[in-house]
Amino acid sequence: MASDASHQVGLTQKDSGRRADALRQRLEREIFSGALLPGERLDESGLARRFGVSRTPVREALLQLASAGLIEMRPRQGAVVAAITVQQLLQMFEVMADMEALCARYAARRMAPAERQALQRAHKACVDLARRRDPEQYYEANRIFHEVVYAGTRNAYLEETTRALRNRLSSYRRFQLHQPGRVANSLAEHEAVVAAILAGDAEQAATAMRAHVSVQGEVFTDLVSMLPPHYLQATAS
Amino acid sequence: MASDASHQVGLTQKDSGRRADALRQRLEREIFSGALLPGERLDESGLARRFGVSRTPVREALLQLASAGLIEMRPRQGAVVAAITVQQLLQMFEVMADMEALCARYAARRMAPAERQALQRAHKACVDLARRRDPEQYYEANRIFHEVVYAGTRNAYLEETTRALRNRLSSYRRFQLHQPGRVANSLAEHEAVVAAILAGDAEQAATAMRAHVSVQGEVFTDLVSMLPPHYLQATAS
DNA sequence: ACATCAAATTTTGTATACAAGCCTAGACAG
DNA sequence: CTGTCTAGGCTTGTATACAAAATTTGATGT
Repeated sequence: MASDASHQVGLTQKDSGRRADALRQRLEREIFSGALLPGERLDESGLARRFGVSRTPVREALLQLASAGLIEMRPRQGAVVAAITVQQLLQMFEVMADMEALCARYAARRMAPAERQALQRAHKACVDLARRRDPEQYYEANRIFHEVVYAGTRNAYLEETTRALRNRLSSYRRFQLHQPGRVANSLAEHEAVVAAILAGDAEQAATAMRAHVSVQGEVFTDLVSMLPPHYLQATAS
Repeated sequence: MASDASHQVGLTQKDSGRRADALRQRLEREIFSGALLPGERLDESGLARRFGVSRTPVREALLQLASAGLIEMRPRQGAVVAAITVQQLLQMFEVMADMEALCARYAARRMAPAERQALQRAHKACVDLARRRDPEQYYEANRIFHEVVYAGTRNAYLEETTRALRNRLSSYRRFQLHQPGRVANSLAEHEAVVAAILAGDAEQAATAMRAHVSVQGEVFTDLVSMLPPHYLQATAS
């Protein structure tokens, strides 16, 4: 049933002359969004049929996803969506917090006036959307808030690295925002970050941002209990 | 002349059932070591002939290298060893310093007694080798010193990420150690890092490590002037 | 009923064939 | 002599064919 022909149109992406790239983006999104669950098998022939291409571009897309850590390829045993150990996940959240803190520190020192205004607007958007109790929209506004901070670092490499990690953790973070009172706390934490950045207090900005992001790791025990089992199957070391 | 048959034996690596992996490792090393210079063209057919395989595994290896940022692949225009902008390089050095600082901070908090002893041994090895004025050996001892710190973080993700960045910058760092008096300063900085970690002073360890690594960025103007031109060709954005 | 092993099937990894875009060489006009 | 355009070759991107390993399936014996 997963291989009906209704999906064959899939690659309407701007054709960069490489179907493999479009495929990679498509699969990336399916993984980030949770449409493809960790542990799920990625059959080359199946994907080829589903997207109406040969196995070659499929393989190329899978290799790139493997390099990004989104999937795992065991030799001669095919690819599965990366299922992360609880320990690995904790470690990644830990690094995530420090990377975002780093971003905030740089942003506090380097943001131009226009960027500081954009930061305030992004924060205000979060506040407004929080009132509507629409998790999806708040999630997006929150993402943009962090993106504005990234842009303020004036360091493209840090920006990319942090964003990659954030994306990789996104499917796990989704489970976490629905906790009671989390949104209100999150807004207060944003507030602290904004204040520190606007004041140009780099250390305080870093501390506030680390605290904000760390929450996700700290409530991790709760998070684990809420995750569907596929998420946590150990993949052996 | 680059495609004589003398290289065809190349892939003596432990065959993981994937020639592409062996190829990737091989090309990685050639890039890190500087045997392949930034900007150099990577012709698929040429590499295939040189390693005695077909284009398929070559392409797979190139794709993985591209994902790691070591090479650039423009659609329909082939692959070249990534040539980094001065600006990008500065940004990467900046992040490198903060990542290593992060490692030191964690290590100061988490290293087991055995690891602390290993750190002292690694530092002593640096001191000893510095006396012999053998840059190659000192370079290796220095690498091991940093590896010991990585291991002390107890965070495999941070370890891998930092190591990846370090490797990516390695070919640029080589030019830098030969400065007069650099080794002596480097040793003094190591000393400060070791002292802070042994004392369990996380913040001081981070600060000392950042200072140690930052030097590479600070003397960057000098470095730039010493680099052969291929290193700095802008690759357009 | 269960375990064990072997053949068959499926799936991955590599090679080769084909299609399509890019670059260069050379003709030609100004 | 210089610039532009075109034809050809060359390289990349994709499809298909083949080889080899892994999983499944079924037979067989206990």
